[in-house]
Amino acid sequence: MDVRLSEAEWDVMEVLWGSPQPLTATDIDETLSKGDRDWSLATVKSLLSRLLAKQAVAPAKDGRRFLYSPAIEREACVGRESRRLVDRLFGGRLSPLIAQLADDEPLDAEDIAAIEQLLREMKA
Amino acid sequence: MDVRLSEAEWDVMEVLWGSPQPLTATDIDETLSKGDRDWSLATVKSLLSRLLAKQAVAPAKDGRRFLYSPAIEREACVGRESRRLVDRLFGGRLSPLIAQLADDEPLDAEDIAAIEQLLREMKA
DNA sequence: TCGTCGCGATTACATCTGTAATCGAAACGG
DNA sequence: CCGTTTCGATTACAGATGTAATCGCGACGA
Repeated sequence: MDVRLSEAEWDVMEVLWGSPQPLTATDIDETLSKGDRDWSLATVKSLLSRLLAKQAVAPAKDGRRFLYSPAIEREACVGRESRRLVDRLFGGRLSPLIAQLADDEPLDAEDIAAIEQLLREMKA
Repeated sequence: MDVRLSEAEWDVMEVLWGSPQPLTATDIDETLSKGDRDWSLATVKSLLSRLLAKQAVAPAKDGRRFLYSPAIEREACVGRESRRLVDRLFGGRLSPLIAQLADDEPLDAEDIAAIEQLLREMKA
């Protein structure tokens, strides 16, 4: 049940997570083409097969074809990935991550404010 | 020059980054064995070869064998990986990452204090 | 009815990754 | 001087990944 997604699979899942409706393979391919991914339809279908095997997407028969929808939560996946990285690179501490990223590229005021708000809520 | 490390390679690099001295393959293998990685010496040597090919480590001849030292900065690697994740999963925003991780497992007081300190410095 | 088209499924294939055995040369022990 | 150990280098090999072609079947138009 511990679904690990490759980067290409992530891109497909993001399309599904971003849609209120289940989508066909063709829909997904078209959406991706508008982004920076330029895959052939066949490639998208392969990725969908792998995602089906992992039970990360759920198929619903719609006549002769399938509509796909996500079968796992984006929240959960994002959380797992983030935690892996923080544990691996920063010993589970958030502060060094923040220091690192801020050093690389300064946070904007809005992001800082949001973080402060979060901290206030945590202490409450 | 954009070095991407696999997870196993990371583990080897961590040992090198953690040592003030250059190390032999055997040293590295022993250090790793003390951790949770239980690889054969041959495996460590293979990983070192790959790291050499990527020019992530620098070899120094010491008699019949080599001493290895890191040829890339941990800071830079960690920064790249973190940024990739934050960009990919959180649209480059730090606050949602923090929200996500804090939701998964509450930050401890020390970490919160460190973050507050960072924010103060940023605004200064 | 027959050819074509669209779909999911199957297969392909190079590269990367994890994990290791083996090989050839150098060094060390006796 | 010869056998053994020790290195780095080379080779191995299965599974994951990126990327795609192809196949078989059912649907739809002529």
